[in-house]
Amino acid sequence: MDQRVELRHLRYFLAVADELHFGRAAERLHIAQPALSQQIRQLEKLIGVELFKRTSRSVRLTDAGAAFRPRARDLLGRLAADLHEAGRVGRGEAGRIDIGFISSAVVILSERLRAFARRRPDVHVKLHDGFTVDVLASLEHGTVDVGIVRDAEERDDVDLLPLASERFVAVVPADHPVAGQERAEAADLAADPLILFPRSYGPHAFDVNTAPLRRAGVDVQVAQECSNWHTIIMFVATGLGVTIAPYSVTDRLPRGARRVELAGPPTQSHILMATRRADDRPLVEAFIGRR
Amino acid sequence: MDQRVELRHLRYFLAVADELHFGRAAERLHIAQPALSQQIRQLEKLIGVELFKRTSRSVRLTDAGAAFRPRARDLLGRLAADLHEAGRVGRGEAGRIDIGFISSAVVILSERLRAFARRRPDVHVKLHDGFTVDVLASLEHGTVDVGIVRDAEERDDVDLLPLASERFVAVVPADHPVAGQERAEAADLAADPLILFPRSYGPHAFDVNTAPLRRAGVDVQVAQECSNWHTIIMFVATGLGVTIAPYSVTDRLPRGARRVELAGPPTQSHILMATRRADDRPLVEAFIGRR
DNA sequence: ATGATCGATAGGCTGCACCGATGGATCAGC
DNA sequence: GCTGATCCATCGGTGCAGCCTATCGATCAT
Repeated sequence: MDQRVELRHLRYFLAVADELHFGRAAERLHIAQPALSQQIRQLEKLIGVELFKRTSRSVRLTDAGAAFRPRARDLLGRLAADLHEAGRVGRGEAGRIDIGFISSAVVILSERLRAFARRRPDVHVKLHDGFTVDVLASLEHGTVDVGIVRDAEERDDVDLLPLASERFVAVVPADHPVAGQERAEAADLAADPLILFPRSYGPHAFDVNTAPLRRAGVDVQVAQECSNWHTIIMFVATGLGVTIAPYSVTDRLPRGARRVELAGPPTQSHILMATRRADDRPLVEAFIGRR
Repeated sequence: MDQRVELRHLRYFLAVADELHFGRAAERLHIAQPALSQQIRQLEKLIGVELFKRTSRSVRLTDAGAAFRPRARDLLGRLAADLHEAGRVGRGEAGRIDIGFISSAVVILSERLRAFARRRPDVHVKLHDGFTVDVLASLEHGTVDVGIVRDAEERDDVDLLPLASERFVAVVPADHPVAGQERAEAADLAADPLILFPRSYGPHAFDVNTAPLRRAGVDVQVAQECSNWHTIIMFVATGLGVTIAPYSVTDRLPRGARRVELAGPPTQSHILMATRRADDRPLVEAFIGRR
């Protein structure tokens, strides 16, 4: 029964309720008076209730009309606001974006977040931290829209945009033979237990990053697997072994650990921003800075 | 720009958003698929935002569409509820009624209120107390819809319905000559100061009610004006004078006052329910019991 | 009585929401 | 790689609903 009610009915009703005069209301609506009378009558028939008490001399709201008036006004107001909001979301001025990131990229991420929040103050950013593999899986699954990852392999359904790169350095215990040196050969680490991420967390990245060690003849066997750089470095500091790490995570080393540059061509670790290749939503484009 | 958006657009949008399939959505709406495509396209044009991302193989919501969906659903739900509510108000099943009353009618009013609340549980009753003149003025002004008054004069814009009537009795101090008697002549009160309502509070009622006194030769001069029966009776109890009052307000007299029946034909005081004669609103009719 | 005001009614026109047919893109199956 | 199926978009055509003008009838002021 109320399936046939249209917004036109509400707009007309409000005009008449405001003016309490069909002629003036029709003028305001830029239609002729008979059309207005007709539509009001139709609305009343549709909802089965008289909204106005009319004589040829006066028009008054009935109780039902008076009760409906503020609600109709509210409805139209809401609709206008909702349409406006939809427009803003469509233009990427408002909405929500989900971002997955690896914890070792917090610094670079937070810089971008600050800049983004300044440009899009009405966008709600939801953050999800995890390892590179998890972030990429979430990206594929749609849980996140943008992923900040490290050393991911090229894929044909994902766009990768380099954000930053940094060299790998060795981290050794303070009492290690090379601890005092400016730089060391990879071979100098061959005898020590290696503490690193599990290879399964990113086989490609693992292989690329450990290539210099292998080239130097080191048999890359991870003696101790650990999934957090700071934990890995704490292990090194307590003398459990050595590691190689991106420069930034060696920024503030604990007491028992020393950073040593690696000789030879530097291995780079790349922090990448990943998006679904099919994804051209304005918020995503805005975040990755394509516009 | 959003002036041309109609509820039809929202209903169609929701169907497509639910089905993510124009063919099925059209079927659900009992229209042909081209009409649906057309209307969705029109809506998108009206609000200037793409709501669906469509290929010939799949239909997906855009961010804007996803943001708009719950709002559109909410709007339609609200509208349905509002129309329903308007219908209930129109049928007098819900709404609000304002009732003015004189304080000496509380008992009879509260009985009616209880019965009314049982029959119309969703009607909000707002009460306004005052003197008969005030209640009638409020009725005329529209502040109240029903007035419970006492001994009002017949008027051509007001309907008066008798609710109850009761005889007037005299109230005298306990040490008054007639205090012990069953009944007294009006003339017996002639010597005492009279405590009553100001005549201006209801000249007609005043004249009618004091007629027996005048008939008995009493020079009706109000020695002490007072606007509340209980206060008047307290004055009597303290020996300040005598009064005549409707029986019900002498129900529980204070220590120093005595009720004495008046000899001769009894003067009746009428409690009346007043409504505007033009007022045929269902709630008012329901309250006065015309249906 | 007379004219002015205002909502309702009557009858005709037109835009537009809808229809059926078709096009064009994509995908599955052989 | 062709064929058929699926599905949204496009294209003319059509009927009705919403709008128009003209007029009526009721009410009120003078």
